[in-house]
Amino acid sequence: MDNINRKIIAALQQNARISYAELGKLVHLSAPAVAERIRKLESAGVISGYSLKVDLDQLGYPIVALVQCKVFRTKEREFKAHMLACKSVIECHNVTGEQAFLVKLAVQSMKQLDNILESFLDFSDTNTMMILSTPVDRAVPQTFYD
Amino acid sequence: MDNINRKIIAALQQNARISYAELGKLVHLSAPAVAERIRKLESAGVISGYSLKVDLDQLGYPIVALVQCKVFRTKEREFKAHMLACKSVIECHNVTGEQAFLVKLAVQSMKQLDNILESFLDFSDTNTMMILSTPVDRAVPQTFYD
DNA sequence: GGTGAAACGGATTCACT
DNA sequence: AGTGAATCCGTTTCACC
Repeated sequence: MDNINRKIIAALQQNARISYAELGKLVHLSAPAVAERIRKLESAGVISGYSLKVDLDQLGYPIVALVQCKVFRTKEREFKAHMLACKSVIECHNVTGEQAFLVKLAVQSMKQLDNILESFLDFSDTNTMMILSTPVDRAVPQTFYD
Repeated sequence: MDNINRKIIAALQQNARISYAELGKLVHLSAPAVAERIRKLESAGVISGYSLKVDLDQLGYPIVALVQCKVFRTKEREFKAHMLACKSVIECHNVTGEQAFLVKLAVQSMKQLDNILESFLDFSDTNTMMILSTPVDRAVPQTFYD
């Protein structure tokens, strides 16, 4: 992981569809050299994929909520399965604290949110926060670019 | 936003570097038609960019923490500025609740985390949770693919 | 809003270093 | 590990529907 790879990753993070030729200009390397470095980063799992930044609001999901779930001692396995099955769940993190998970939900309406939270009650106590705005959203810490 | 656009977005979300030719095969449209649809989605802001999925662990950031911050009434503006300036902050959400923010940090060591949390104390009370694992991480709700 | 053909430019392969 | 040249393939443009 030298500085060239870091620059490549930083550039791809800003625009994952940039061409190898452009990347080559940025790091003063030929297009095949850049392609080879990226291939290696991919097979090492450092780069795990290429994704889209979308506007959930415009896609019809105006409501994003964060739900703290205190999962019942005996229900952790079932809870995880429910998270994977629940289509509105966009993130689920197992965090320190008593049987705690933090779940990010994107929904079309409050009614839908209500139904989903009700379904969570079979496995956990919940505490819901609505996301009002997101002042910072980066894939990678900025220290990385140094 | 018809079903074809939804399929295009779903495919790009899985692999943002897929070619227009490949996308065309998926949705039974020609490459120029796909390119035109994507151009419109971009200029409408539905697609806001193309990003990378990276392994923070392999990049030297083995620790990811979620910090609940109860920001002091008079310090909200300063707090937001600090979030933007703090290079380890990868997400910061303003959430409902009393002056509450939820901040995701990626750091190289506990010492670094300690320093950062200390810097937060000028603006807020903090409550830190360490992320142990992330069973679900999607960019878009799955309901979208129907 | 879509198609197909042509022109263009980037990706990939390869021989060489 | 990287380069430069050739080939290959995808993108882009455009006339047409």
